[in-house]
Amino acid sequence: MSETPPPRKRDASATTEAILTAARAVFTEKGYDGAGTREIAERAQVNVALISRYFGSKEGLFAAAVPPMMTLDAVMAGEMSGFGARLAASLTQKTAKTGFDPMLALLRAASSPEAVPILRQALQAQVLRPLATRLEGPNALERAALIGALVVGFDLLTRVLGLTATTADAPDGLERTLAKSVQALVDQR
Amino acid sequence: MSETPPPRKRDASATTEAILTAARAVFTEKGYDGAGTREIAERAQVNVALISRYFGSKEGLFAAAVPPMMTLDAVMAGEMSGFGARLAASLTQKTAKTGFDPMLALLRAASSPEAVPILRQALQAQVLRPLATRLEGPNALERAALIGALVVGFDLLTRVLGLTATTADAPDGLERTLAKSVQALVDQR
DNA sequence: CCAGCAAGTCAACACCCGATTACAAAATAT
DNA sequence: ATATTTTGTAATCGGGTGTTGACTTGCTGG
Repeated sequence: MSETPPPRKRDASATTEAILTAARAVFTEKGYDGAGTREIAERAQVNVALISRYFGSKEGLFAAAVPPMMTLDAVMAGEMSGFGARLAASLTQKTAKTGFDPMLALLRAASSPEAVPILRQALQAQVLRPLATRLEGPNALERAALIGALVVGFDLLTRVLGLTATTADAPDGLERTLAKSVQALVDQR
Repeated sequence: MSETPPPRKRDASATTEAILTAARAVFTEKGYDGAGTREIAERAQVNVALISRYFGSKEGLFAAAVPPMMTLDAVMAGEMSGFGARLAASLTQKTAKTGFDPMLALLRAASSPEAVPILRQALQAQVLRPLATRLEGPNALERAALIGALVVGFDLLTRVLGLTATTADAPDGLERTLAKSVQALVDQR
């Protein structure tokens, strides 16, 4: 009967990775303020003080954990003619295969002053700029920003506020309407 | 030399109103978690305990303060053919004449579990439902929800994250692009 | 083998939060 | 004028936060 089966070998890189994974989950669920260092540490099965040791502070942990997960690579791959449909599909399916939702994390943390600069920079670099370069025609930056607004607003209404506006006669009407709006922004020129 | 010029007559309704006004400002600025009862009381020039007395709790104060300020009456008045332009204009001009931005308050408070049910109900009753009834054609509810998503996402990007995507050649390109997207959702049928 | 360093633990710190209590003062009714 | 109710005040409680420092434990190179 081993009460503590393997005493978890000492491995700095493994524990930092465990902290990062736990932090991504908790930040996504609770936002920046709502996530506590003790909770993150507990989920990572790690002592709280190690967060300060490895990341300096809670803010440092946030800066290390969240930006890397912000990427639209999956839906950006492929022809832009199907971008709206792919994006809408990736938003309406419950959770991405990774288990994390970067946009959800973004808007849950957006009200905390310390988190704002980190989120702004990550959003610019990982989402808006790459997307704008693939948009042809004028006002590419503005249209990319509006697509981002559509995505993040959609996530807010559905995932955070829990609005389910599916009428009986059109079960997936929301997804199709969303896809159409996004595609209109892509094709606009 | 009157040190305390008018000792502030005792008036329950006046103080509750002062608390409500201060609460709306602080909730809009800092969100639900970020807003402290002491700060609200201080801005209202009122003792902290009076919040508990008149509203029961911080959550009660939030429920009393925020929902009434959520209304799109101003931009909903008039022909629907100009709805997109009016909505976009009201979002891009720095602050509404009231000084409060209901959508901004919504998304700043959206990450706090206690605030979510209050916000959801207010958004449904004051914004989505009235808007949907004025939209002709199919999927009115879905289209209303998407307009809401566009509005709240736009506010998040511009006001919270501070993204200014105005390119040099198109100073108000953002507003026109936004108006076009909204109007497309209005006219779609 | 053991000194030295890295990795992890523990307890406490100083601070802020929302809510409650007991009390004083003003307004109103008797 | 006195009694009663309303309105406001002050101090405090219990709990939770991120962070720190001193300490212990395990690994590893000489």
